[in-house]
Amino acid sequence: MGSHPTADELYERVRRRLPRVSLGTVYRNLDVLSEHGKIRRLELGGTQKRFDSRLADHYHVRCTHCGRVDDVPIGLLSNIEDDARSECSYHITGHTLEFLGLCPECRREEMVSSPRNGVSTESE
Amino acid sequence: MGSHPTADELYERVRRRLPRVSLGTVYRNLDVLSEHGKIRRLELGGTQKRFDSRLADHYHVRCTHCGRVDDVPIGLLSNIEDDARSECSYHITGHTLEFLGLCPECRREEMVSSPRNGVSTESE
DNA sequence: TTATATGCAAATGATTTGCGTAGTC
DNA sequence: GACTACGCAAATCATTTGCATATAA
Repeated sequence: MGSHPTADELYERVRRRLPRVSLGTVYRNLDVLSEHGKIRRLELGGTQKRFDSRLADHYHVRCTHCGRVDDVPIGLLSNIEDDARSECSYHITGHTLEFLGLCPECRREEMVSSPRNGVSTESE
Repeated sequence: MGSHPTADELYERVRRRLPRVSLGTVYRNLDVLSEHGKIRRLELGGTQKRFDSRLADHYHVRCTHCGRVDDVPIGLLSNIEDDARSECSYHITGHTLEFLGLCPECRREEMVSSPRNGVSTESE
């Protein structure tokens, strides 16, 4: 889960301290926190939303097999929004760059189950 | 909807010709088509998946207000996956660049409802 | 007549919401 | 007592699936 937990990963964590919290409360508080800019709700692909306590813009990589998300510490594409502005009629306010691939663990599984075979059994 | 329809936009379209199709069939066929590489299932943010008949890699912009998606015809970041590889331990297979903003229509609404006010009432 | 595709409805998974109540000022 | 946050359960939304039947090879 790195440090990009989903709502129910957080629910499980919080539960260990407060066994009576409800999932609804977790969602509600994540909402409040992200509306107040204390955390970020990540706009990535995948089925579950993930949350990030790191507020500064940065990029992510997502494992197409298990859904894990990690940071990718490369420099920001600082001018790319201007490039986009000149090519489309939207009022552009931001961008998201997401890399896709296999995390170290899933990569290992792939190699065990089908050595010398580059094709992945995509699941997501 | 541009040309990046969601499953149920397609369902509505298909329905006009085949009034008895079911939404399940639409989903099933979108699945088959994307597994066979005839269409692409876009890995963007937002709650509903969108589909694209354009197979070549390209980038998108998504309206944070109404969800509309359009192409952004800027050049591909051809080396950026290498940059990412040197900064993380994933086996990287691709990337997605998504711009966020307001589409022309929603932008107009914003200006009408709150002129001279840059803050948007995000809804998504 | 065998395989495949479909309709339909129920199931699933993620997230949201209504409502009544416990805790706080 | 009024407010707020919460637990709980039901509701909603997007998507998937099981199953019985229609369709095609």
